[in-house]
Order: sequence, then C-alpha cells, then structure tokens
Amino acid sequence: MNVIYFPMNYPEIHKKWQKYWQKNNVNKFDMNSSKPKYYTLEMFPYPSGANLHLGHFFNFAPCDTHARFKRMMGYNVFHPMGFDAFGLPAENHALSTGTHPHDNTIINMEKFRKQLDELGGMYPWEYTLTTCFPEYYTGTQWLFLQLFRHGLAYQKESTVNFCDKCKTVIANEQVIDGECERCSSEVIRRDMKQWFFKITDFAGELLDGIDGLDWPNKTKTMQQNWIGRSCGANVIFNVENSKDTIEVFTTRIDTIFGATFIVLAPENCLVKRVTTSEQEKAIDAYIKKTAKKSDIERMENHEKTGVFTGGYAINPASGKRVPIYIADYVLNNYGTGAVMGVPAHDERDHEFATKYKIEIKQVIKTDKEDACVTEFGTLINSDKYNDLSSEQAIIQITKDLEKIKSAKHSITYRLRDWSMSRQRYWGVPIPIVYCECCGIVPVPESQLPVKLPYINDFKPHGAPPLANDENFVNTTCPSCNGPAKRETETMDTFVCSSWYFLSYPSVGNVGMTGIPWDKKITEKMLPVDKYIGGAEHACMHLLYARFITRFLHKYGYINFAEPFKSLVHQGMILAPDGQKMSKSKGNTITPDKYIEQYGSDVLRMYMLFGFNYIDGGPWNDATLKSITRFIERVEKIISQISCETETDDEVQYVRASTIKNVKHDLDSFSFNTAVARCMEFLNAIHTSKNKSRESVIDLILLLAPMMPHIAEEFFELLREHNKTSIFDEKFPIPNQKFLERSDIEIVVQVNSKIKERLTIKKDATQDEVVALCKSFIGDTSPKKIIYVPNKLINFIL
RNA sequence: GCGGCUGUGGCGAAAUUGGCAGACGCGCUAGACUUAGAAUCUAGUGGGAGACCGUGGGGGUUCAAGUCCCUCCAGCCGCACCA
Repeated sequence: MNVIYFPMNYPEIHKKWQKYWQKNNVNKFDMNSSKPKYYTLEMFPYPSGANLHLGHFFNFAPCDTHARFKRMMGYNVFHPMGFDAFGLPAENHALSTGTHPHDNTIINMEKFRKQLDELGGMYPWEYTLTTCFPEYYTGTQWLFLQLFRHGLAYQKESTVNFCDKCKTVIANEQVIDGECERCSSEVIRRDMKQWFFKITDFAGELLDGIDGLDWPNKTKTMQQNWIGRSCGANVIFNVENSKDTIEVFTTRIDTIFGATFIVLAPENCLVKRVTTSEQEKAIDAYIKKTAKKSDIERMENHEKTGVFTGGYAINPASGKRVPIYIADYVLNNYGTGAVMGVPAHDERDHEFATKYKIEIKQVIKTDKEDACVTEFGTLINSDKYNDLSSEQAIIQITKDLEKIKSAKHSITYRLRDWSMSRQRYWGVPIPIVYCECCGIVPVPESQLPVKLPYINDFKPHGAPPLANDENFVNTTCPSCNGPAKRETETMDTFVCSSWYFLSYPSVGNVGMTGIPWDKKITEKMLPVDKYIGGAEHACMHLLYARFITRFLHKYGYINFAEPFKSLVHQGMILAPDGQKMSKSKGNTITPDKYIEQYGSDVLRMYMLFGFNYIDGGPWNDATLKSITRFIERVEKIISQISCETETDDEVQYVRASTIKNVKHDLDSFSFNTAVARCMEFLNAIHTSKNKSRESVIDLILLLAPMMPHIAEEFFELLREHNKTSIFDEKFPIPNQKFLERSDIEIVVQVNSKIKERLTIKKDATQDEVVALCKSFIGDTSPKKIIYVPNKLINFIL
C-alpha cells in the first residue's frame, strides 16, 4: 500500500485528535481498573496573570510524555492537573489590574486549561481541583483543625518576618537573602501574634525520612541542611548570688573548661533576671538598638556587639566565675538562646572576647595525637573517647559530665516552626473564633467551610482586610452561642498545596468519614509515584508536604508517611541570550506562536530533544526546524512502505535495541536520547532497501508518547484494525533474538594504544582472539594480555 | 566563610560497572536536482601535513580515566554568626 498524504497540515491534525480524545474519553481515568496504578504529578500552576509560559510547557509536555509512556506500558496512569489559586501572585496580579482575584482566577484558569488542552496533555479533567473553591478549602480548614486539636497549630507572639510591600508576615522558608520570596523587597522584623504549625515536632523524622527517598541528592542535602540537626549538650550554669540558672546549648562539651563567659541573645527573657540594677539603662538601650536591625543589616555588618549585664555565673566544670553578656551574635530562637563563650576554641567567641577583653583559656591541645584535654582529663579518663565517632564521643562526654549534674545530651534543630498566617485577603480563612467567655474556639467540622467573603476592599494594609467585613467578623461562639469574632487572618498558600496530592483521587468522591478524602481510594492511589517540579521548592512546598503527610500518618488518617516516592526537577528554559526570561528584560518567548504555526507536537519534540531535561538551557529556534524535518521524514517513510514484515537483519537489530533504549530513556526522563534513538531507527529504515510496515509501526508507537497527535494520525494511516487510539496500544517489546549480534567489533590495543578494530564472533575466547591478532604483535610474546570479552584486547609488550 | 552541583567540537548535547570520546541533531563544506534560490537527496565534518594531540588547568592511581583520588581555576545554586 502506498499512502500519499504529504505534506500534512500539522495544526489541523492537532485539533482533530484533541476532539477525538475528548469525544471518545481517551483521557478518562478508570479508578476501578485492574492494572497497576501509576500516580504521576507535576506541581500545579498558580493561575496568576499571564498565559502559561514556556517554563510551564517545559514542565508539562515532557511529563505528559512520561505519563503516556507509562500508560502504553500497561499502567493505569493517574495524571491529574489543578490550580493553586490562592495566594500572593494571584492577589498581587488582581491588585495591579483592578479585577477581583476571584474573577481573575476564573478567567485565568480557563485560559490555562485551554492551553493545556492545546498542548495535548493527557489529563483526566474530571479529577481537577482548584484550591480557592470552597469544596477544596473545606479540606484545608479541616486539616488546620486536626493540627489544632493535636496541639500542632498554635498562636504565639513572636518576632516574625514581615514584608512591608506585600503587607504580610512570611515564613522563614520564604525569606531569600533577607528579601521577600515573592516581591524581593526587604523583610523587616516585627513582633506580632501569629499562627504557627509545629513542624519542629517532626524535625527528627523529617530528617531521617530523607534517606529512603528517590529524590535528587541536591534536594535531599538542602532539606537536611535546612532541618539542620546538631548533636550536643545542654549545660546548666548557676547564676551567682541567685537561684536562677542559665542553660546553654553546646556541640563542644569537651571545651567546657575553657568557657570563660556566657552570652544571652538580646531577646532572651533571662536577660532581665541576670541584670544588675546599675546596668539596666545600658542594657535597655542595647536591646532596643539590636531589635531594630533587619536581617539585611545583620548580614552586612558582621561585627559583634554586646553589653555586660553586671552578673556572673559559675562554670559547672571548673567552678570558676564567668561574666554574663548580652550580644547580637547569639540567636534567641536556636538552642536555648544562650551560649557558653569558649574563646580559645570558637572563632566567634574569640572575636567577642578579644573585643571585650575577656579571658581566653586554651583547654585542648591542637595536635591530633592527644586530642583530649588537659584539665578535662583530671575529671575523666580521656582515652576511651578516642575510638568513638565524634557524635558518640560528645554523647559519652556529656554522660560523664552528668556526674556533676549539670549537663545532659541534647539534639537541636535549625528548623523553626512554620509561621502560616497571613494578613492578606486571598487565602483560606483560619477556622477559629474568639469568644469573650470561651477564648479561642475552633470552628466545628460540621460548620465548615468558613467561607471567604467576596469583598471589594481587599487591598493589604498590614492589618487583615477581612477585619473590615463586619458580616464576616461577627459571629456566634460555637461552644456557648454568645457573641464572638472570627479570626481574620488567612492561611499561607503553602498550606493549600501541602495536601492537594491527597485530594485529587477523591475529587467528587469524598467518603462519609469526616475526612476530606475517601480512605479506600487514598490507600489505593497514594503515595505519588513520580513527582515533578522546580528545585526552588526544596525547602518550602516539598518540606511542608512531607510534614503534613507525616502528621496525617502519625495520627492514623493515612497509611503512608512520605507523599512523593520519587522526585524529578526539570531544568529551566533560558532566553536565547542565556539570561533568565523575564518580562522586565523583555526577552520572554511565548509558546503560543509556535503552537499556532507548527502545532504543539513540534514544540514538544523540540523540548524533549534540545535539552537535557534536568539541566534546561537557552532557547534556540533553529532546532525547531530540525524537528519539522524529522517528522516529515517519518511521514515520507510511511509513503514508501514496500513490505509487511521486516527482513533486514541490520534494521531488526536497530529496531530491537531502539525499543529497549527508548523504554529505558522514557522511564528515566532522558527524553533527548529517546528522540535521538528514534532518529537512528528512522535512519536505519531509510537506509534499508525495503521499508517494512512492521518497523514503521514500531517507530510510530515509540514516538507516540512524544508526539501524540501526529502519531495518532500516522497510526491511523498504518493500522489494520478498527479505529482506536494509539494510546490503547502496547509499547513495543524488543525481540530478544535480534537484540544481540552474532558478530561484534572489538578493539585491539598494543600498549594501550588502539591499533585496529576487528569484527569477530560474539563471546570468542581469549585464545581465539589472540590468534587473530598475531600480525599486530609480531614475534614478541606480550608481558601481559588484558582481554575484555566483546569489547577489547590489550597487549602489553 | 561553609555545603552542593557543573565545566566535553563552531553550537545543543551523548557516553550502564573505568574499556573505541563526540551518539543524535544544528551549523558548515562539496556534489546531485534546479534558469536560480528554497526544499530535498548523497558524501564529508574534533585538531594536526604527519607520527600524534585532544573532555577547564596541574598532579596521581591504573594495562586503560570525561568517569576514581589530590590540588587549583571558572561558573551556577543553597545556607549564612545555628554555638
């Protein structure tokens, strides 16, 4: 059969198949399928301002390829898509356009969805979710209430990061170099009453859980560092002439004999207790001065300042009297907010002691031979520490010091609690009511959702905009029915995204158990098998989602502890000049014109082929042409088919190895090599005399996940059976018989230099090969022969 | 300052366990077809006239190093007084 169908109108073909898929429910997900499930997910987009940009496409198109591949491999693939609609991006965009964020979100979501369909994404839209709709955020509020009931959501007056431009508090994770993650303006410190999630309760298990994850090492390391475990000891110093004590945290208990002063953080409440009256004014002035400093000021000026309190403490090891200082280099929210100053063995303490003329006392010899102590050795036998790891040694030393009842082993984490309330409008209302009689009262689950009212004055002023809406604020207390006021702060968007992956499978199918998902479905579908998104979320979304999952697991709501078994970060597409694309630089490229001109498959193929997916790189139009050329060559081959079965052994070999390699590549997100293999296969068919239908069909099947629309069209021309989607076909299986050649080429080396390439039979013995190589080595008998079967033979003369 | 990643032709990039560096493509060169160009097809394409030399520089281990070790340089990312 000769098919003349050239040249095709690619954009037309796209529309045809998108309609076909929709009409025939090709993308519909069957929850009751008996096939093994494969849940794959890209981080969902926030439908702010503009259209989907190239970066979105680089995230979605290759992942769609992966999902389609898995489907053809026989999995019941669940690959839903939704919208992260609440939050600052959407609200800020609304503020700049004057359109209400709710209306804006609806418009943008429609735009996004249309674009996603144009892309040809295999999404089961019946499972979509949008975080700003009450049917979703009821669940977010439910989650808050469970955290509250378990004591993991709490309110606290504390110094927080406040973005003066966004007019809201932001979390530690959202402060980048002292600037707001969203708007890059300077973050100031403010004392405010705030809601926190007690993520620190999970620090240890969040850290330990990292080991078992199939995640990029880079990301794992970042989370490990962010959680920041330190093994050390808490040591109690008695305050002179007082019943008070100061507890310090140290990782260097072995240096305790050298502790010649104590430093308290300015915010440390102990400050008041150790102050002598003569010093009070100076101290007050100092504390006021340091409290004003922003993080940026602190970063710029590293010089340590401090003030003497007038008080003294007793070093529990040496019994000596040591002065107590207040200084800005000690953090209140790490460890105990107090440190022992050991100037001889700590750079920072040394700098401070030098400046304030405090005694510097060396207690550990610097040579490693005899790493323990002089003075310390009089108390305990130091030899026994030598065989221990440093962490074990610290623990052991601490135990030994317990003899003097002053030290106990302790683990401290860098991680701090998640500050999650925001003074902004566009977020989930916190389901809490303040009652004059009953105090803080959680809204009962039966009264959820606490709906976010549609208000017009949503501009941020620093105070929550919801506070101006009296209808919202004034309510009755769920417990005593008396007058009460609602909490007017809203939740950080990261709360919405910390459980959305749990929600997808149950969308529109929530069970009656009071939990916002169906337990059976969740147990069947989760965890997520493959999660894909940007690396910038390493210590934000990815950490929060792990925390929430572990919380839900701990209290029996779900039966797994980790949400994302396997994680991939896509690289970033840069502008052709190698710069980051940005509107302000005017170097952005929109995908729309390419889709209009070529259809999305060409764009997809280029994205797959032109970059390493993990690395990304600069955009380059020229490669697009090469993709068109490739697709046209495939089309031509179809019209040149001259036989049914493949008879060319060389093609058979390439065919089998291509199938094997493409399978491996699509599984491991190595899309560029997958395309390259298909090109090689095409070249092999092209070179062969006869073009067999069998081979061409395999080629089309291999390409289907990568260029779904065009592959459907080609497949329609080639198939013999009744009309069904190519995505109901099986991915080809390599024919073992052809996978290995009987003759192979091996390299002949003399003294490790390549002399010749020989074609010999496979699995030849060393003697057989040596016999063939006589001419290269002459009469000399080699000192040594290295033979790697089927690869090389090396004669050392 | 600490921690991590990356460095391969003119360009985008490949390279299971150390085993033929540069797959695949772009670009370029020559030829075919064309009045001509575009498109397409065919051949070639790391450098060097050559023995040889080539994966940021220098050193090492090894029969053999892009790959392992040490060191230096450059770029990117994360943390940043975390006691």
